Amino acid sequence: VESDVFLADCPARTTLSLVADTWSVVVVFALRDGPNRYGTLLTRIGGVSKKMLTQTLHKLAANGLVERRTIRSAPPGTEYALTPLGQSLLEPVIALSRWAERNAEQVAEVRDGGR
Amino acid sequence: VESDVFLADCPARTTLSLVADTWSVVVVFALRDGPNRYGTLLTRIGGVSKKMLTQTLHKLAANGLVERRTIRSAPPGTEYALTPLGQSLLEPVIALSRWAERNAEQVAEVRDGGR
DNA sequence: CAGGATCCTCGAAGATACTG
DNA sequence: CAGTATCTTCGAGGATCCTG
Repeated sequence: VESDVFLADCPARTTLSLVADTWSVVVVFALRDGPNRYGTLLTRIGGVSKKMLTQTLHKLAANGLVERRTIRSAPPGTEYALTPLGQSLLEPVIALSRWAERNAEQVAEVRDGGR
Repeated sequence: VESDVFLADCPARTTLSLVADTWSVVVVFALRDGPNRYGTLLTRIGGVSKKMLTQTLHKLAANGLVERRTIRSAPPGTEYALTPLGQSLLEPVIALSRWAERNAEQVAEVRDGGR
């Protein structure tokens, strides 16, 4: 039989579209070394708006990939961490990110050369 | 230093956003076993419109991940295949797809249970 | 500090019809 | 068969201001 990611309206595709977007990949990748504060993520990740970061974080949290904790010690704040489920996503995400880093130049070359 | 995927307007992030979307992942995944005709892809991949399929295919082709060939033998048509560069993307993409398939149920459970 | 609320815009993407 | 063309809608996402 065909793989499930080929079928529309199936759990596999729904799940894929949850994580197969740039912000999700970057955010999960950013949490690979451990918990991060909201503000830290905002500054570490370039070009992301508060709105998008909050939205992505909450979307991932609502689906059990990320956990949100409140910090009471000084300075108070919020931190986000990968859940075990989120950590299981880490391997594919890291592989994809590394691929993008390694092949960025070649892709750019082809794209610009092809015009 | 930080990983490049954290920086906006850099080649790595541009490249990441090229492949980190659902259609790109599904299309590359669909081409994992070899070339496929346009029409075959259209029917194998559920829920994709001609417009989106053409768009995704041409975008991937413009960036050197996919190659487009014209078939002259009967029945005539067009087929798409992964380039070597596209095949190097295969491992991350397969890993991501497999993850989505394996964890779809758990994700759905968390999402629906959390309301 | 970590968002929520609001407004606004612009492009992604569906529907439909046509074509080499 | 493999697209292109056109129209339209709809929501992602930026900018800005406000708040516990």
